[in-house]
Amino acid sequence: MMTGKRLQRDFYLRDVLEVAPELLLKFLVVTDSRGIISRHIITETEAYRGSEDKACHASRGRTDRTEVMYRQGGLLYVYLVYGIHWMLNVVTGQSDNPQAVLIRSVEDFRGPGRVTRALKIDKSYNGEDLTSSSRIWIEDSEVTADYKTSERIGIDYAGEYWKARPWRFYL
DNA sequence: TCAGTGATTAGG
DNA sequence: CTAATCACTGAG
Repeated sequence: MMTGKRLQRDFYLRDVLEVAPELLLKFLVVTDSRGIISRHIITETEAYRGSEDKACHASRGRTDRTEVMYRQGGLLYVYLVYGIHWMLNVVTGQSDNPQAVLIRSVEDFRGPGRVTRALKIDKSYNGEDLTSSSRIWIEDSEVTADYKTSERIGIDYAGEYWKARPWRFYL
């Protein structure tokens, strides 16, 4: 399998609308409890962009849950939705500009809840730093994705304008 | 189509 | 404290 180098801070410090499509075809890398490494090609992402974006959790202000989105890019934002599913997000941009990319699918697992269940990602990953963590990181693939866009999934509550943003990116 | 599930949040 | 919400999934 072709692999690349771990993405560094600069990659994540950019605007979420640049980072989200560029994560496609890159490798989400995790180590299990025995230290075995597995690599998963990212195939679907969504961008959540700042306090203006009514679909972004930060639109309702800074809370304990959203705190990590206000920190620098490269950290993980992990939260539970519908009482069952952990959502894996990559924080992007500079500090105090709350943005994140939801990892919706990888090659072997479609759907954000299935991804975290398969990779055993839970609350303990919230705040993890992708540039220094020994159990999760993202590697470059040196491939540029040919991708499509659509509206984001599951955000009917955000209103017509924000729902219409083509901020879902997929192969 | 629709129930399950529980952390998070706003509000009294 | 209470009650509503929710970036989803699986069963039917």
